[in-house]
Amino acid sequence: MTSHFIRHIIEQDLQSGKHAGRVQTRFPPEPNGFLHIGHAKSICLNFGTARNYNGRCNLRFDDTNPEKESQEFIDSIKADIQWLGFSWSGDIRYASSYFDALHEFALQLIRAGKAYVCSLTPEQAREYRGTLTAPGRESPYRTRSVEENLDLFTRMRAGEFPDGAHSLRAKIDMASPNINMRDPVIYRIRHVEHHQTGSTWPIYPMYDYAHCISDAIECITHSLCTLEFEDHRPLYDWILQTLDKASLHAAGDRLTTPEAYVLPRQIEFARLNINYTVMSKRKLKELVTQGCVKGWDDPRMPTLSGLRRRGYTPASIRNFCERVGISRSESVVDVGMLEHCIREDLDRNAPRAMCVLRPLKVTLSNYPAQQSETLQLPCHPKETAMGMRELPFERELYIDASDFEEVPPPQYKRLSPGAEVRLRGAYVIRCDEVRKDASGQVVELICSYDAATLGVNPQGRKVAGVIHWVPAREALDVEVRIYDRLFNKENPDDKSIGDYKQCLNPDSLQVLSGCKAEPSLRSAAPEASFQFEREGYFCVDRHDSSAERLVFNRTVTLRDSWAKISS
RNA sequence: AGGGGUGUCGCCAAGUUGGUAAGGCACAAGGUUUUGAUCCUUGCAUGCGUUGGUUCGAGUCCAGCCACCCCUGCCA
Repeated sequence: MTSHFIRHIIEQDLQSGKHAGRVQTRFPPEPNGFLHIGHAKSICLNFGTARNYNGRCNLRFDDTNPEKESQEFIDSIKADIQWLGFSWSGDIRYASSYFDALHEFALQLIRAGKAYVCSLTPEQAREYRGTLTAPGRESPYRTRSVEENLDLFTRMRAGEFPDGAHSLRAKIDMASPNINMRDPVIYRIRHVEHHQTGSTWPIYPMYDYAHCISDAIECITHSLCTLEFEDHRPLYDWILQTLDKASLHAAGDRLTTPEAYVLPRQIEFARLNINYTVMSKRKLKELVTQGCVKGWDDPRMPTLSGLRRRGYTPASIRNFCERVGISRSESVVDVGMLEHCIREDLDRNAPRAMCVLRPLKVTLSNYPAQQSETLQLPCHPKETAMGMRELPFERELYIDASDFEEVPPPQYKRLSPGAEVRLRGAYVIRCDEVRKDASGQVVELICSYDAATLGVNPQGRKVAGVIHWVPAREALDVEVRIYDRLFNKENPDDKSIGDYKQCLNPDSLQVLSGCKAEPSLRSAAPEASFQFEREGYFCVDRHDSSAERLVFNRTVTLRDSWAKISS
């Protein structure tokens, strides 16, 4: 566990007894899109912190803006969190289930003269708000009496007014240098169906108002959010401090006695950025709706469902979040870090197999056509507990076209005319003849095998190269999808690019059909990961693969030092 | 221009009350290897945005600059 400032704060609080040893966090997504790896950072932080300090972490849907939200997103978010390996404490929470309490607290603010119904149009309100450098002006409705405010708010709630006709505003300070404090709107009129509350409410609370109270209701001790909410913290504190503490306690979970009840503290941390991708929900949604990718779970997407389909494991993502750390400096993490994490996981846990992506036929001239033998290969070079698999060996095989060069470059260790190479787990072969078609394309190699080299190295000569292969007759025809980064610029958001879609990588998906996989893969289950030796890690596509037609997604390549040497 | 933040190795990121720069990724060089994979070893900031100051001593304290990020939704 790496140390970070939030842990320091929590440990201080634990030591001072601020919350009587209690740690209560929450993960509060708005159900308006799919979760991405940036959310994973927050999930790991919130759930991980609770786990670490023997505390609790709630899942709360921040559903105060029904227009953009849906049950579909709620379902996907729940599934993604569980897939990542976390479980929330108790029942799922919804800000919408606090609508009654929120409404009650609004009445309290009005009675205390701390909130008023404003009838400025949105355009007027913007004008009254002032600018970054100039103070705002007070709304002419700011001085309405408590009675009038109560009456108007009651009628807002009753649905008497059309959208936008009035709003409820907190009465704070129109001259504040912090624009969030210039009498922020806390309730707006919206005659729309809510996915949880139906048509019960024609008014909906704003985030700033609902979030802090929801935290207080759930007795959250540390409310962790991203940096852009920093300026909202004074408002978060103002609302909670302006409300009657005893009624806040009474309206909530009452996890403490009224005396021991402590208001939650908002703490901000930097959001996750990764190069060669975008992380904003708006842009991810756009990629989906404009057909730049095939869906929220397209394996090129940084969504959790996309990473899952790509073959990333929950453990690898958790590990990545741990390594990236938590700080307040905005940073851009190299994708290489993510790739390292999945390679580390899969190297240890994925069984090995052979699959030839670009088949080139090899005929062993000295291996009788009727002959065949069954070789035993370990499923993992180190984890012997993973057992063995069987692989037929016969006269006709396939190797990868890239493992043969007619004129080998310097230091080349693969097959070339007259050269020897080891077939992984089998014999050493020598290339005797190259057969080409009319266009000069190499279509077949005639080789001879050394029968004395199964499991032993040949005497008196060194065979450095090892290549993968599959038996031609028993090989499975499979489809392999090769993914590359979605964007070809480190920072697609860079202003100099204009629109981020300008730098979409046209080669981010390459579909290879007619790949030849070893027969042991026949029964591979959806989502199962394998290392295709010398190629990379691949998983069975959880949607498109079937027993009749296996489809593999390349999760990530193996590290390739030869690629560096040869280029 | 007002407010709020951030600046430690190419990328992340630790740095207790000031005491003489963790770790990971990447990269480089060796070694092992029937995956040019893995694994192992070694290397990789006299420097902590910058300029001054305080101090025996500063990434850590003070002051001034500079750069970048966020804030003018009845979005979250």
